[in-house]
Amino acid sequence: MDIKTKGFVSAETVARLAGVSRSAVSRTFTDGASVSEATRKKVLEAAAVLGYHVNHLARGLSHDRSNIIGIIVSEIPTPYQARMLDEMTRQLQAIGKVGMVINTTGDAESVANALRQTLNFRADGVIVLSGTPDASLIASCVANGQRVILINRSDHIEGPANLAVENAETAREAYHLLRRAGCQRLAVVSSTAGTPSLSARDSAFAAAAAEDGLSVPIIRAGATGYAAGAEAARQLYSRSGGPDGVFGVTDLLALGFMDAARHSFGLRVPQDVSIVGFDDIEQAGWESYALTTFRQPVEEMVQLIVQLLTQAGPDEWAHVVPPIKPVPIWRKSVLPRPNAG
Amino acid sequence: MDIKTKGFVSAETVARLAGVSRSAVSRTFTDGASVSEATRKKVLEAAAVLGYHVNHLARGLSHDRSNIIGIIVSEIPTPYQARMLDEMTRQLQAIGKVGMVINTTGDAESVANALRQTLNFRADGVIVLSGTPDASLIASCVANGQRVILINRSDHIEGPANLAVENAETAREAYHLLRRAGCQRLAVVSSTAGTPSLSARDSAFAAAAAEDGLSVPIIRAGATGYAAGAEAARQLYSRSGGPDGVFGVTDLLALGFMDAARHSFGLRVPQDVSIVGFDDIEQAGWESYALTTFRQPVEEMVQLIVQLLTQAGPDEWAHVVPPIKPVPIWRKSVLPRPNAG
DNA sequence: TTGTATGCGTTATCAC
DNA sequence: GTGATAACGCATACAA
Repeated sequence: MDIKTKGFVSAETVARLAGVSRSAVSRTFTDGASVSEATRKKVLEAAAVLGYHVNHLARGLSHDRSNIIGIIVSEIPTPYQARMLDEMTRQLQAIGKVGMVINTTGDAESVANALRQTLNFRADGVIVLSGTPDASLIASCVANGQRVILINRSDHIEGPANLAVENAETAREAYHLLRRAGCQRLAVVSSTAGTPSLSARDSAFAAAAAEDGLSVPIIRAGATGYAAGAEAARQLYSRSGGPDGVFGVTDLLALGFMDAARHSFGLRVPQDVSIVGFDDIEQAGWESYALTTFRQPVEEMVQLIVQLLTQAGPDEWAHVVPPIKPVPIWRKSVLPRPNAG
Repeated sequence: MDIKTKGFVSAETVARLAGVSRSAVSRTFTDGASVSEATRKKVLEAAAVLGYHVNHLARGLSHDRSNIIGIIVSEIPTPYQARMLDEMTRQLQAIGKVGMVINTTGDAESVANALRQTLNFRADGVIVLSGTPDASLIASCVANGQRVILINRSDHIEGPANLAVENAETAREAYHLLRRAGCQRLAVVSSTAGTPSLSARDSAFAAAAAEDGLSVPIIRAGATGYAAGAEAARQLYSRSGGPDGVFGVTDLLALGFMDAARHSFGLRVPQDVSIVGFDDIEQAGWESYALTTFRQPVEEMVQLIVQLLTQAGPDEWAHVVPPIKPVPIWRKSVLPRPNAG
């Protein structure tokens, strides 16, 4: 038996129907407030009849928390980003918060607008998954009491927490893994995106090779993704002397490379070329690829993020963030060590 | 030169620094309000110094719109869902709204909570991408003036707009496409998820076959996804007489099927088995698969959704939603018609 | 154009 | 345990 005609119903209306005061209604819906069972029941009933729902906007106004967390991201359809988004929204909800996802193109202006959005909506915190945020705007967020967390952008700005995977170390590991497999002519497939993470990976790989006196080409044949990987293969194999071991700084890159190597050049994986990736997206495990790669522990990363968002204060952040170590996932795209044992 | 110490700065503070009234500040940040250029400038300067950002929570309180759109979704890492999410958040932002994504497990209780969240945050509208929402809660949303849009859930509830692709028609088209390719033993690979869309597709395919006096098995070997498709192949080919033509009600299903058919049973695609999918996710175009499929026009769908969200009133919705027709994308997973010409 | 006053829906503080 | 009342930050009708 709905009474209202339009718009949302307020606590005031509920109070009238239940024959109690606004405060009683408020208390009924506030955790740990003291209401008698009798009034509580009356209120709940009236609320159900009217279809009342607490207005979190108003609540966030008096209270100083909105329970909104801004998530700034780009290229959502990318398996890695989608997985991150999935895990974040899930875990955020588990602690009673809600994610406001802001989709940016990744350029400075776009990210700046995203940051302003989170400010406008008084988000309790901001998680930056991609793009290079303007330092002064970040500072503004921090100054306003927002918890801001930067993921995999190793530009160490003061204030926000920086959560980064061990990119360089893992890239070195990839190098040694390929070398132990007997690969002689190495190459790294990277992208023109040039994000801090990706750069860290490709340059660390090259550096590790340089220590052994090896020079490896870094191919950047387009923005990150499948197509760029495929194009890299075309560039590398269009003349003889192509690589017999490649490191894709991203699984997507590695997968594109693998497909082009196989279908455009008839190469066998891993007999003719060993390939190792980074991320362990779902597709890496598909039978057509069976890509050996390094898994980013997404679930643990997000747990850490949520912890940062809620428990710790900005001052203690430096200490609470442990190193995050991708672990190698062995599948079939890398040659077994020839002289094993 | 920051003055504030903690928390967000309000219009009040800006007004004091600029030497004007609160209203002047408000007007400066309200589109189409009348402020003199002089005060406007003073306000803008003070705001910049203080790092002021309009509080949309408070704004949404007096105004009756929050500019928040709830997006209810599950299985975000799924390429199709991720693509949808990407397009929605992008287009929503383009019209000054922001998406609040609520990640559900898809079960009734979870979706109900999601719906309540959108009510709590006074979302202007709700887009339901997955899950089966409780009819009475939907009614409550509509009653409260929210625009709610159901995507691909053909349970026609009164009130919300229903946006659905032509599932049945397209499934029939898939059937004829396979038949024209010369396939004799057909099968459809579906999932245990049993969403309205998927059911519509598999049963329409079977119905089309029945009209020709053909009986086709519908395999549901797990929840939607790659693994379920692969398992379906194992079930179908573990004994002789496996299909030479299959319809995957989802690309993911089709891809999993293709991989298992090839790698576990040595089948060639399309020589031994023709496969057609549904969705046209990015991976369908990867060289290892080259899946012939039907593309869901995601961008147009979202345009329509946004239009529904903003322009039309609920009363006119029935008329504004045109049929959405997936278009066939020909790649290499279906045998060319044997007796062409 | 500008400032003053009021209302938006809550929660918190205070008396009772 | 309950009800009045004052914030919270903003937009706006109104008066100047």
